Amino acid sequence: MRALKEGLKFHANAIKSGFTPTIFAANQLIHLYSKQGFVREACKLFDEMPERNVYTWNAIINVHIKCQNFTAAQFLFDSAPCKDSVTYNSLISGYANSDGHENMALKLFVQMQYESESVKVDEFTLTTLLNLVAKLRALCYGRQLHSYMVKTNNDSSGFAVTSLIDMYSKSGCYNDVWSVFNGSGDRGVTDVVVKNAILAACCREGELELAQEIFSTQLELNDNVSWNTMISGYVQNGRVEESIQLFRCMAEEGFNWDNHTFATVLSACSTLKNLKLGKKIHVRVLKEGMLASPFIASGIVDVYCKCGNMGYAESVHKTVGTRNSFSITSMIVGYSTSGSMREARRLFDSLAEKNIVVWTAMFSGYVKSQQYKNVFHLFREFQNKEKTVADALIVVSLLCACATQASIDLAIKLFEEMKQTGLQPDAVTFVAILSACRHCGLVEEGEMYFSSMMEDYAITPETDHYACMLDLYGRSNQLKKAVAFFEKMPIEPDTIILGTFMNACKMNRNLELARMAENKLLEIEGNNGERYVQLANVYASEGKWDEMRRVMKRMRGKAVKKVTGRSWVNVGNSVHVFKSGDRSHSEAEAIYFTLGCLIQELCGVLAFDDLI
DNA sequence: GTAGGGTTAG
Repeated sequence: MRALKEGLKFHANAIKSGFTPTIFAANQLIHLYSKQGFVREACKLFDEMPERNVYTWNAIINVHIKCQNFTAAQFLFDSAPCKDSVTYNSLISGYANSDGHENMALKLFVQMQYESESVKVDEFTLTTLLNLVAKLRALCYGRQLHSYMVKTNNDSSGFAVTSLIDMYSKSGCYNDVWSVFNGSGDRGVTDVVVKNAILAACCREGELELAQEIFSTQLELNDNVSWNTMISGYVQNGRVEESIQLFRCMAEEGFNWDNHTFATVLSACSTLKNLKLGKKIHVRVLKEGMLASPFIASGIVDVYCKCGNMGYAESVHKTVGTRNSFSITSMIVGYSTSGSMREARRLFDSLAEKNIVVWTAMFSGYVKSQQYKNVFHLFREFQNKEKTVADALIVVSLLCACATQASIDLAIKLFEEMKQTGLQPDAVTFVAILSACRHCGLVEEGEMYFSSMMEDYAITPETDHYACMLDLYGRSNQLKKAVAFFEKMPIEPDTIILGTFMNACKMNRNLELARMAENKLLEIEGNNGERYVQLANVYASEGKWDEMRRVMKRMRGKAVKKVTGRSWVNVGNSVHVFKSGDRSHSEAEAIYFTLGCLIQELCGVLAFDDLI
């Protein structure tokens, strides 16, 4: 601030006394203005300069990059009469670090290589590019850059090693991470940034114990980033309680918690629904004036949302987060989880760009509040606005709504609409559509889609498609068609197909064919206990007890282990899994008591025989 | 004498 005041005083004096500052002084002033965000003042000074040099151009280009005005930055870049490596590196880095301009960074990098002798690709260019390819997950370019760095002797500085480790780690090449690290001499024990990069790489790979070991050697080298990396590593790997222990340890060891620490620990509080610690951090963050950080603000909102405290969440969100897309996302998820769909919708509509998390939250929220019509409306909106295909979670919501509305033929109408919008269905789309057909017994439609898949879209049917068709025939009591289809199949039937075929036989009461399928199935998968149980059920359903005993005996003879059948039930946000006679659940006593009451109720309605 | 690069957070 003092420097700014002095700069302004100097500038004012210069104007008053009519003397023109030297190029050097004017360049300094531009930087000063830029640092303070005084864009207009910087531009005015630049415009008034009678003479400029390459530093002047670099300074003014950076002013615009800093405020993300790439139109102005690019215009000045193109008009600059002199450029050096810094001119290029600045704009390349600006583009590389802003979402949506990454291609421009690559284009400039290519252009840079055709420039004059004064503009050379240097270590700054290369490390920036490594960051970019890590971001774009473009590993092949990363490898090319690495080999260029080796050839030009640009691969050994701390910066180079860090960027290479980071690029390989983010690209999932853990072995390459280690070959770079091992080839870097003793940098890992002398350069804390290299050490932090390798710690982050281990955490990404799930090698927490190794990270801890590296962290603990050369303790004196560790800095705040090392601690933050480890705390975050524990959170990323689901060891959230330990991350909080480490967070406490960090302060005990004399390190200051910073905004990164708080952001990470807030996410740990969200996971653990630890409202007490979340509130403590909220107070601390308020005291330290950190609430302006979008990461911290959204982190606090998220804790209150996850803990179901929507009132607090709303008040923090209104104060600091209304333009923060992460905060809005947390609020939408929070409202939709608690079934407040009107509030969720209000925030959803306020988002200009909607990510997959908010779409999914809205879908599941509508399902949870049993607003099925809204599920379908939302899906139409999704199709109109988004170019991507619905992901699995959205499809589950849709199927749920369809099943409840008993209108599965609708999941087909949507498919027709999808085709009209020009989206290309793939093999998975056809599994979904054939599944829809089999659930509502649409044989002709199923056959039509099956042949259309091969003829119009050149998709070769796979196991799932064949199984869908067999099941479709089976459920529609068209066993003859199932048999003909089964015999014509160009692939060797596997256990899924044989199992489906066998079920079709069961549904159509043809035990002879079921036994044929049985023999084939057990030939392939004689050690799978589930298959024997499936077979036994086929015979039991027909009252063929001898046959059933025969199959069970066959299984025992093989000494295979029967997999216990399990049921699961979704209550609130958790799934509870039970097996027969299971008493391991923490609420087992209450559950069995309730079950006893239900059975008593039922006994009044049903004959005792029906219950055994 | 000015500028530009790396690690950690939602």
